[in-house]
Amino acid sequence: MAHFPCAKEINAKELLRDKGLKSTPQRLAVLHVLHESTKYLSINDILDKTKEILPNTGLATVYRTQDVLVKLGLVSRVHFEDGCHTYAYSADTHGHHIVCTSCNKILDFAECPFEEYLESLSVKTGFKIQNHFLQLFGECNDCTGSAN
Amino acid sequence: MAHFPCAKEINAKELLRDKGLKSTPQRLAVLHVLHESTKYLSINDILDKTKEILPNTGLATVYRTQDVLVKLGLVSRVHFEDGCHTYAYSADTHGHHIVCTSCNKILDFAECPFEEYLESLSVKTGFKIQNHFLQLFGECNDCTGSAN
DNA sequence: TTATAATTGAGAAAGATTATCAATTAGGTG
DNA sequence: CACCTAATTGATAATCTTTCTCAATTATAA
Repeated sequence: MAHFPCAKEINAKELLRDKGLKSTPQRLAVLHVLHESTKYLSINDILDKTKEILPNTGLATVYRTQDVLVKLGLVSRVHFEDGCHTYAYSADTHGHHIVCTSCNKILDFAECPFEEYLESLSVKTGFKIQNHFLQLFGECNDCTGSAN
Repeated sequence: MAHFPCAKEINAKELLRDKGLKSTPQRLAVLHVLHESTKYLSINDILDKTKEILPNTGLATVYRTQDVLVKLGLVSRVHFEDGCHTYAYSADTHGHHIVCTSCNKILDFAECPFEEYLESLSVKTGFKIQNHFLQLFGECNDCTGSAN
């Protein structure tokens, strides 16, 4: 059974147990990969990096693990306009991501500037808003400075 | 060549020509279907409804047409957490959607409450924000009233 | 009306995701 | 510590979803 020193992975063990799920090396390894990466990783990237820790990990397990981690609120899904999507670590339960369109870096920001609008928007639209998905695209500091 | 009386489709003809693209019955029919529908439609739903107007329409054409309409700013992509995505008519170039989680109704709202945050967020994060994707999920008036 | 390049339909191909199932394993119990 | 049981895994098949290919068609401009 692999061990990960990071507090996040230790915390994940508890979250898993609380939900009656098993704390497996594969789950911890995938989380570790996402947590460690500052860049957007495709599913295959995640698989490859997980295999560096656990060589026998299968693709299906990576997919299945995403679902589990999303349910635990540790990870959230990232969509791209071209239809691709992947997953990224979220520090906060309600985390949004900014993706750098140049280097794929992902910044996770916990603050949701949208919260305060929900009430007025509910009134205007007649919708009882339950959930929202927000994702930002831009160019990060490093890329703005150098390439351009 | 099919004719659509709606101003939106007539407008689309001009937009297409401006970009040097052809105004085909298929493109107008797909736009018509999206424009007419108040609900979220899957790609196959769009194909089926388009076939009611133009029976020989192919699936590939529906996909290709979405790209064209997105480029024209007439349609925007809708993502769902389960990975499905589809397209919905946007009245405004910068339109966001609220999806009813109960009846799939889509409300398109042109106003973007997020605009004014972009500046301060740029400063905080160091990202030069280029684009953003926002989508809301909730329960519409009709569904809140009846089912619950 | 004709010429030309863009577009289309059909089906193949490629990619992404999920399902299946036997083998393995985490975690609890005695 | 050894055993039990249900959950999990890996491998691969199956199932989508989306894109590609190419010959036939068609919108537009001359």
